[in-house]
Amino acid sequence: MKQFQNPRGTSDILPKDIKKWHAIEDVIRQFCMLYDYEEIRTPMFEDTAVFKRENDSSDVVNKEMYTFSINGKDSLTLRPEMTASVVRSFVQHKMFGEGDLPKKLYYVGPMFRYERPQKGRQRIFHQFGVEVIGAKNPYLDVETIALGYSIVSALGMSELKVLVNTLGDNESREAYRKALKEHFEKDIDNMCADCKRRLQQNPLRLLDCKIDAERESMKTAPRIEDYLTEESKAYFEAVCEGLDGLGIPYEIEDRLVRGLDYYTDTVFEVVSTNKEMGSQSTVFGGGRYDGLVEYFGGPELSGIGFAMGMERLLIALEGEGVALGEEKTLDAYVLSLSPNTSFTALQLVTELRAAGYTSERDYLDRSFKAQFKSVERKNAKVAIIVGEKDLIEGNVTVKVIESQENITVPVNQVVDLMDELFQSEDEHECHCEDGNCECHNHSHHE
RNA sequence: GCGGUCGUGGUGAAGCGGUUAACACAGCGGGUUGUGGUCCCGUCAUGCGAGGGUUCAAAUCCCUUCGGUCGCCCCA
Repeated sequence: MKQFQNPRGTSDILPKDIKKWHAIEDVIRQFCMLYDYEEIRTPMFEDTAVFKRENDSSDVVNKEMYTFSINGKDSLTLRPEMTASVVRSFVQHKMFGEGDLPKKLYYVGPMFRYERPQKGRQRIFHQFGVEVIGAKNPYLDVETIALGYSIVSALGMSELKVLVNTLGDNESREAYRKALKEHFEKDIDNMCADCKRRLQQNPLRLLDCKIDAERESMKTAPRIEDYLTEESKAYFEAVCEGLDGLGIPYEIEDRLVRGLDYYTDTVFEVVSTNKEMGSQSTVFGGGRYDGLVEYFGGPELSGIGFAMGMERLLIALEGEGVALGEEKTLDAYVLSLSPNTSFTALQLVTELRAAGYTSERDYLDRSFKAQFKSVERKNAKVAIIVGEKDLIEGNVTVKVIESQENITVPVNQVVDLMDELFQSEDEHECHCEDGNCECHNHSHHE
């Protein structure tokens, strides 16, 4: 028989891991709410042209897309990133006309990139990201970086570096590009093949080269700051001051160039310095884009955003030993000791669930011993034993695991007993008076 | 797309041309036909990622292929 497996570079997110996903998604949604973002969901595929824009030289767009067409018409592409989709949607639905700009949007979902898989790099992976469209203000750049930074910090990630840079506006970038080209032309014959290619395609990327990093020509290469227009320079300075002011530690990395071609001015990247990261250490990255909204036929509006790799975030958090999500427990596990008690067990779990208690029972007619092992494995707080002898008198035995206490109660009073047990447990654990404690027994935001 | 490396049950693994494919954990059953977590016993891979080939004989050698992983590239 054929053995099926998930396609290369994809993975199943299994029940044992899902609580971690829920945990980070919860934090993400909570912070996005605090920052006044709204969620957007767009199709997982778009017209190819949405992603493959003119003059885009990036690998993501040119070499790594899942592009297909049906009936020889309509070239469609599985989204490799979300910014293009969000801007497309922003323009299409004329969100620029709704007032209250900037529009602050966030998303969480799968992305598709045809690459050679390795740790931290998959063909289907998940990104959380934000896009803020309709304002160009250095403090908005700061806020955006702060949002991402706050989220990873809140989740417990601490081994990280925030890298920022500016690419300048189009004028700055053109001047810089030209200067780089002139500079490296003298030395290019001695440099690696990739650099030769980069010199033609995207001279900015030359600075990223690891092979030629130690060459004299690298060290003497022109620096972006010398080519920035006054405006771009002042803008970047304001961003840095803002970061300083909020106490966000960062490094200016003037070789930081991002992979998508649409970035202008501020770019940033947050990398994990944990050893578990492998060679893919960027947890989130993004930047400002000035021309995109216009490109999609909208007004002249600037945007800024970032994307966070959820799988990479998980690797980083796990590497740092951060425990995510609560330990799974069950309020009650019902043991049925013979076929004659099975229906009562079903009634019991039904009542318990209706009363809000998580509960499960045995459906395999296993031995008493085996059923009790489930009590353990499922981390149940009480075991409810339904046996024939007791049931003749209408009773069941409730065993409270923590105290080892056995309580025999009429079968119709089990829920009442649970209420009693769980209520007193809460009172016992919490000694605070006004709800200002760390316990979860009362709501703090009412 | 390039290079390296790895692939034995639910899990961790031993075996490196001829063994009933060791051992451990988990699971299931039993010792204890109504009280688990310790202990003891039993059971659990016609199968060594898949497909070919060499050989009297292959998990062990060769080829192809799929997948993981690491580096390059690229990026989240």
